[in-house]
Amino acid sequence: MPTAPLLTILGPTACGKTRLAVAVARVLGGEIISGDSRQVYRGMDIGTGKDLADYGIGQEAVPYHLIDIHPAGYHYSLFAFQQDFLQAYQDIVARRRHPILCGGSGLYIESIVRGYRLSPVPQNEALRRSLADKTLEELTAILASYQSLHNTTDVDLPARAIRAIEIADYNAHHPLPDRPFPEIASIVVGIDVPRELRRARITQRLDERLSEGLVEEVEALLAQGLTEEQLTYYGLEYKYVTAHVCGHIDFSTMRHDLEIAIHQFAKRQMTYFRGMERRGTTIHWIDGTLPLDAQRDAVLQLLKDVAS
RNA sequence: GGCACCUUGACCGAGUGGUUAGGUAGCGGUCUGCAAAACCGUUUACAGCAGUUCGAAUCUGCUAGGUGCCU
Repeated sequence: MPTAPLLTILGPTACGKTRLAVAVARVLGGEIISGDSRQVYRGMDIGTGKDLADYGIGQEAVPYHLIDIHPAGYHYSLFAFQQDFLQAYQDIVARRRHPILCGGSGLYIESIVRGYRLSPVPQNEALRRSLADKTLEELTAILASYQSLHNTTDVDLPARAIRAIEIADYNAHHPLPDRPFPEIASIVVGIDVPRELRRARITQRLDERLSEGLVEEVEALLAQGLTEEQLTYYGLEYKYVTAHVCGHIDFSTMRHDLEIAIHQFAKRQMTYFRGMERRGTTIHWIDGTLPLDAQRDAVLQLLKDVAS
């Protein structure tokens, strides 16, 4: 399988990733693969910031992948993303187009850039039942008996620990996948926006989304039959707007608390990207305050420099 | 004008002589399976000035600002 150079564009929410990716794609003849854990769901448009209009319309449109591929209410996952990404990537490469991975879900993007090896681990109901009554402490001990604990986020919650044990148990009885995730050489570009500007943009965009019908979008999803729990699970916009629509908080509280939550989310995204750099990924930061054309040209120049 | 009460860090809020809250926000971090998740760490105080005291955010006086009542 040929490995074409992959351009990855990442950045915190509201930094202009999509617009830059589209601008670069127009020059390169590229197609965009979304690296966003929430834009996969249909009907969740305003809250996830799909901005589909940014891709253009008609024959001028830049093709995109992994957006609107599952119904709202579905639980997407890292493993599924890797599989879906690979399929889209190979398809794009086979058609001699240029793949561009663009998104803000750090874990998802890192799983591609660093080639995480994951196996398809099905749910083990018998195992889950046997673990259901264990304390978090007991679960941690059980997990430790399978493998050295490679991180702490596995044992934050019983549900997460049980899933980690499920995976460890599966891996103990099955060989690693005979076809490991291919190493895909990628040039990673990050969009850097100064903190205060980032916050201002987030606030402005939240108000735009509210006036564009964010509340109505959530009401429509509830009317479709999605439950409050399902929507709350999706976090941020869906969590807070659902709380408002269901009468738990008033509008101004929702707007205020959601604004803070998005600011915190953007900060966590930046922390994750810095962590990626520490783990060995080179991120070429582009000044997000530059005009779009200048950002695009900076990316194109970078690609040239790397190629030579 | 008189009397009373109040003034704690970005915000909320406990503390009435010696140790010293806590929460929120902010900031930093963890990270190969729900990641828009979950979790961890953490800075800035006692309105100002003078005094009492071995020692004051805590007691006294004055000043500034605020709130209420009286006239």
